[in-house]
Amino acid sequence: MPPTTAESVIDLLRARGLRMTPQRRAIVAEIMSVRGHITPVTVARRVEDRVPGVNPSTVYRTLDLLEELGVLSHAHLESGAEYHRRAEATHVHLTCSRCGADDSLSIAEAAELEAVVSRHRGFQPDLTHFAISGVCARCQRELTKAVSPRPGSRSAARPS
Amino acid sequence: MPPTTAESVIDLLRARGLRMTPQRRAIVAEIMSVRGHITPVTVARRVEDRVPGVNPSTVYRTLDLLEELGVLSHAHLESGAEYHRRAEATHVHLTCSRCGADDSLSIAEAAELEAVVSRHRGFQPDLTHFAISGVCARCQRELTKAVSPRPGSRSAARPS
DNA sequence: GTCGTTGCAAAGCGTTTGCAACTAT
DNA sequence: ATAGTTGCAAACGCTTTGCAACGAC
Repeated sequence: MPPTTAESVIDLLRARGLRMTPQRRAIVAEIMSVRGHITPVTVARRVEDRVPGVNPSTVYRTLDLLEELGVLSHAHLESGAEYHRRAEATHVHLTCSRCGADDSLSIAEAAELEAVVSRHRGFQPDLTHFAISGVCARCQRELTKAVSPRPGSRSAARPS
Repeated sequence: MPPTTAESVIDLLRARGLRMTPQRRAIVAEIMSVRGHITPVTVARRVEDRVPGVNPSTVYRTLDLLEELGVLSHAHLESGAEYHRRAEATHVHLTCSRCGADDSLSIAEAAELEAVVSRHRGFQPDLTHFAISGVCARCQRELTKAVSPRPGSRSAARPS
């Protein structure tokens, strides 16, 4: 059961004999207050606001540590690697390649997908690790509107 | 209907008024002969064997061009971005996060997944764009076998 | 001769690393 | 005092870019 609050993470770190520096406190506080996902660079920027002078390498090392301890996980979205609390790892990300909108599947929907995939030679998927790219309903409407269905016309969308 | 052979790609480029240099020929030949996916770096290395002196930047520019023309697509796998012929874009990649094995879903399985996802607010997924991470059947067996992971022993797999 | 294309070298970007100094315990 | 942590600066790997030279047409 992964910890869900900054306090419980600090307790966990202490229980492991690890040390609580101001930098680490700030990073833990920041990451545990995030809803959804965040990039290391953004964490670094925000932590810098709390405790000026925190080095990016410290942020990377702390994120790695927290991932090893099971507090965090990372996923690959269009924008690159992003971290999230593992307790919140039920998100299957849907990313619109046209407008960038970020939605997510419900747990039930995710379970349904998982069932389908695991039927394939017993592969046990972690659908939270990669996003699912695609085109959201709104963009589909706009695409069919803009592009008169002339045969031979090409999509104007810019995939990542 | 995306071109499927090096020759048809060359025809397409010519039809667009673009020029066929030896470098471009080599890159097209290489990428169109690839089954499945390949990284830009690998393309560059292999093309270098065919035509010594081809600059990596030329490879990147050509891959971009071919993607714009609809010949190629890229996907995000554990190892980063990889290119494949768009005509072959029916692969949904399954990547084992433990042993690195790379499998793929059949078209039927992919269609089933697509149906589930598109039920979510009409989101039209491109399941080929990101891999699906998880643990393959074999690794699952090995994991349950080695129920007593000795403290200090590290997993050999390097999850991204 | 045009203008698309290339090589080069440099810069960009996010991330990692070695190491000496620092500090929580 | 000890060992975990940090900042720094450098290196890293992949990718992008500006620009002058080149060459396909």
